[in-house]
Amino acid sequence: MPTMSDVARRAGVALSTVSYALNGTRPISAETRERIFAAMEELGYKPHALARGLASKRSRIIALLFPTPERGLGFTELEFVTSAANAARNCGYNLVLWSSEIHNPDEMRQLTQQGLVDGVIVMEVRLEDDRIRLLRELEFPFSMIGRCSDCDGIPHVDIDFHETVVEAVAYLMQLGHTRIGFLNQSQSTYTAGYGPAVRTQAAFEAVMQRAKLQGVSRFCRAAPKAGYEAFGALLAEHPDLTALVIMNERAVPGVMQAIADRGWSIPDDFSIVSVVSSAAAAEMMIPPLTAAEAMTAEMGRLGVELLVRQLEGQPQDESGVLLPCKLVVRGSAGPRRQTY
Amino acid sequence: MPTMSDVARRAGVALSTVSYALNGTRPISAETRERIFAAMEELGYKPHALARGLASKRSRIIALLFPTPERGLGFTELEFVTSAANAARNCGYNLVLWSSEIHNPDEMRQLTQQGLVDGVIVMEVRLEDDRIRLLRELEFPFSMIGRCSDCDGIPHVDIDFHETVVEAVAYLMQLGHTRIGFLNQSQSTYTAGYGPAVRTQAAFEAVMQRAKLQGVSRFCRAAPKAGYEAFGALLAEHPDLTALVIMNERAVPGVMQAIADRGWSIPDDFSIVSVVSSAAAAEMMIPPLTAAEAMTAEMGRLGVELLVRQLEGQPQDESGVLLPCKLVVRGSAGPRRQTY
DNA sequence: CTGTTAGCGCGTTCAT
DNA sequence: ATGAACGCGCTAACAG
Repeated sequence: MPTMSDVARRAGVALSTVSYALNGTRPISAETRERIFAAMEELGYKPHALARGLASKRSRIIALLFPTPERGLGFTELEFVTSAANAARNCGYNLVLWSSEIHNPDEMRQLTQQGLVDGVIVMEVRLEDDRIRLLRELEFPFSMIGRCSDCDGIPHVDIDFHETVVEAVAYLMQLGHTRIGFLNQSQSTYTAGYGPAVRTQAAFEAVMQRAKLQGVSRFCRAAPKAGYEAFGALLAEHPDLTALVIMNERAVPGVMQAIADRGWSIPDDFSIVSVVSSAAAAEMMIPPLTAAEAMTAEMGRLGVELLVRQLEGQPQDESGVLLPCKLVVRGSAGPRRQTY
Repeated sequence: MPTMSDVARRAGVALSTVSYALNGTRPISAETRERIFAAMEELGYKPHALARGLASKRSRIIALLFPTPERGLGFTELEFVTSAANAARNCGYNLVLWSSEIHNPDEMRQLTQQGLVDGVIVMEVRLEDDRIRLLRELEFPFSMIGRCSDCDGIPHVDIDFHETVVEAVAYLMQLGHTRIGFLNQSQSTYTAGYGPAVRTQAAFEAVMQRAKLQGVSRFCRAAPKAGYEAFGALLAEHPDLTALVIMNERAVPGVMQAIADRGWSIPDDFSIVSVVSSAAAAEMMIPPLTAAEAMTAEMGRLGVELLVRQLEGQPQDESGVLLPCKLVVRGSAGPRRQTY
């Protein structure tokens, strides 16, 4: 494995000149640069990442903090990870996966203090999140995919849950629905202050109220069975429901089964819009779901770009980005059945 | 950020003594060790990962090479990633994600020569895989989740596709089915020499032949629509089919739709067994799928453990591990309909 | 525009 | 059982 001094010797220059040529940190005459790069080529030289990091105090490694949530990882999270990995590579960074089992302050301290990573991207952020508090306190660079309640000045990208719910409900209303329900994630997720659960709930209530409609909603664990039961309960209380907004991919099959068991068909007798869903999951249902899909690729990319910008001291045009989901019309929502 | 010499000074010992105490590389009197660890504690000292790596020539970082396959990433891949991340952490390693867009030798060279990672875990291995060839040639430590055709001496963990198919078919036969079809992944995946596609195909043909039954099979892109069409084509040619083994999660909904459109119901009129499937996907179908599920958590863990063992020069009891899928009976396969 | 040199924080071989 | 000193490969002053 050739080192920089090998290259320097072969090119007949000082070691530092090679360094400067490599980093462009200082002007080098075209001619010597030629020689240097030629030498690197001939020797098959690759800069040593660790040595570079040690000397420059910048590892060019960032970490993705991704806990394993109660509801299980889904396509959406997977896409965050892959797009973040690609984005990091494009920015010249390496991405390490830090799968913290829970919100553990000690592990975070370890991570940030061992000098391995320049910054971290936090996923699955709660409204009140110890990890965020700790990172701020340590003044450790980070960005969030998601957001906490007080996120002033913290670079983040998150779904615009309000807008997403507004659009989903508007779409259903436009189809004539007025009795619309909302199926959220689990009660415990909500209680834990998990952003998506809290924000969509609030948004749904707000939008229904503004429309002077009664909005009924329910929590539901991330499992088909739970979806089945939740739907039954919801309809027992509100038999006039004709449509449901669901933010719970794993519960959807149960809901659909419950609908079928009533002898109804989708979307003729009942409409469903899945929100904050992945295209993959939506397309796996029969009929395929009309869904508000998160722009996962953009979000993953932005998560790392916001962090990198911060690390490189570039101007932050804006610290927070909110992206509404994109409504993709498929086959699970239709005009309200005319019952009279 | 305190360094080792800070600790040494505070403990009243030499810097090297701190190092030895930390690594246990050499006997230290209990008393001075006490002092040293106390000093570390008081100062909040954490060893600097890069410096340690530079000096020891071992970064304690490994990479997970995970390409984005044509068929899209699924739950199975996601679980490999998360379990690998956890396993790495348990072994005291960091896991970097290297999402190579394609099988690119240059990027691999870059990765391996920049001294950042001690070894790599390769996913989505093809029978003939340039990445594997390159790694061998560079004598760079690696392990595989999956395997290539000549994998003598290369640590790997893979699904026992043969056994998996044998069990799935046996299960169907036991239910009385004799006309059994197989729905594989796409033709192009097969042609590219992607292990799972090739090995299950061979296994299916072998097992059917051994049972003196006609085995009909078909390739299918990873999309519901493709599944729908493939099922139609399969039944047009072989109207007597009563059961199908499918290794194509994303095509399943289409197949089920096609079955429903014939007025058939699952499993009364037609049986399905999904192989090399994830529990998550199986449970999302209606009815939930009887499926042979890959032991993803074990595989991810073994992938890193095999690599780490190699890196630490530990004895390899066996270089290759083959894990059959676990058949989980749910609701998509039943006794053959009695037509006479 | 280029060269010289002092670290970055730690592992490890010598001595003692 | 402990210390001193060198080097890992590179960056970034400082000095021309």
